[in-house]
Amino acid sequence: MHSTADMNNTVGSRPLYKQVYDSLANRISEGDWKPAQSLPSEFALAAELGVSQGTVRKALTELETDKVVERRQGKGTFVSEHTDEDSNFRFFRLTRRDGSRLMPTGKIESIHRRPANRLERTVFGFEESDDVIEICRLRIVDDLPCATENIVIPHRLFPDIEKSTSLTTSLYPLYQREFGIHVVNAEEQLRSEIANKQQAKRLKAPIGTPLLRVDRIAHTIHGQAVERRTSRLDTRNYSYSVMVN
Amino acid sequence: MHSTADMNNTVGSRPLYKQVYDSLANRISEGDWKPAQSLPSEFALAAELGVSQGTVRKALTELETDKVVERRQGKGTFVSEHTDEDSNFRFFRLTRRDGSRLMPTGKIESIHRRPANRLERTVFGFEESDDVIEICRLRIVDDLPCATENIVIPHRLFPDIEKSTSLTTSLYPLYQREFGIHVVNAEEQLRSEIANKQQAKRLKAPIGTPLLRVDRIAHTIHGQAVERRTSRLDTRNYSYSVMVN
DNA sequence: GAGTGGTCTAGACCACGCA
DNA sequence: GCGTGGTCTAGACCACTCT
Repeated sequence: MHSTADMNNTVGSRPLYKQVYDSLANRISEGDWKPAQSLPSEFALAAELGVSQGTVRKALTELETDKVVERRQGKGTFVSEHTDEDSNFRFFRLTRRDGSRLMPTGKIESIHRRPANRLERTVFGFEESDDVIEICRLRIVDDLPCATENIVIPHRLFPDIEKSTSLTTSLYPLYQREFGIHVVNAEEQLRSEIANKQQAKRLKAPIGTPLLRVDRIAHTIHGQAVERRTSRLDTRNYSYSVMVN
Repeated sequence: MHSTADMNNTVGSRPLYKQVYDSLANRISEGDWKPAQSLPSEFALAAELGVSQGTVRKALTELETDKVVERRQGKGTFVSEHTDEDSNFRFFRLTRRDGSRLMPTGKIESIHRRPANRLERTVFGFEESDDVIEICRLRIVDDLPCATENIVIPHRLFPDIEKSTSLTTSLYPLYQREFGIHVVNAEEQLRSEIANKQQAKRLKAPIGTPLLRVDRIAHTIHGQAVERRTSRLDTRNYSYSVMVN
């Protein structure tokens, strides 16, 4: 992977610790180390890559801030595992008025394969025509629907996902576990919308109920878009929480 | 501020670099260095505080990630200045459909002083009864209203703010410049709402228009709440952008 | 006690901005 | 050419975890 030939001083080369970052990020997304497994120690990686331990440390620290790994003093460095709970915490942001988190279940309404439309080809960077999977779900809390979700993913990255039995909870743990896709961030566009007849029926809410519409594009560590999702949230009893930094 | 007496090895003491962080953060919020002014160099600070340059560096790096300072190679370390443009970029998140940023103007509808209600006393941590300033504004783009804002701030922290002449643009530059209040982050609760008669009139939109309601609490570096703001955004033509990490 | 990550130090050299 | 921050190294010691 890394040879001592491309050391520092090379004009225009990225800093060493970023090269280490890239190398480790690649090996993680290629499955060299699986979720929840530990990486070699800082010294072992340093020796293997021919750099100092401090340089490896800096790369690992950045991987930790990007939530790709978790470090535990005295134990080691572990590939972040997307559990149902923390994935829900990070990416499903509906909260009760008192700030407590919801833990919704899901109900699949439909799932089918179809050709990507133009927007999806752009988002996913398809060179030519290719298929996507579209999943329609309902998110449910206390037996009441709180959100509809339309999820679109490239078929090529998620073969046979329709046969999976765990499509009712957070999908990102499934993406990571079964398909080696690590979602690390997402950009969202929010707007306020009025429930039409179909949305109202799905959410068991009156037509005309104000809904919070969230258009999300989810990315891997490499910046690759791997999911396009439109959610419509019933915020009459819940709020969507955001921290601005 | 920092004495060499409380060096490392003290049981339960915070790491040195965090003490340095606190010390520098305090001196900045006390106005020892003003916005856009430069701090002493890493070596100068290290000598002054009796720690190594690497320790100062680590503290400065964290202050930079928290957007309290900005570092420029070859020039120095500067106290972040909240300009109208970047404050707008960070805290006013309405964008056009193509992702481009709005640069709204503001119109003051009312401004008055009154006693804090119970919620405000809790948010601002008032021990006893105290006054707040409430500002009602309209944000305008291309001569069209796009948002209403109700802004509540503690009177004690912002004396005579009603006499300021720059209440029509981003307020955080004003807070920083005139009152030494550095807003560094905010938590927001979003929900979808229907425009009532009053909101509709202010926004020149039909009654029943879906609005994105944003309840924000803004904090300083010390975690102190210094502003409570409710905005209602007309998202028929614009979206509210969020990055999820 | 052995092994891991966390803190702190000291020093070398590079890249950048400016006079 | 000097002063700044940025990178990289080497080594010491601390705090935590497990056996």
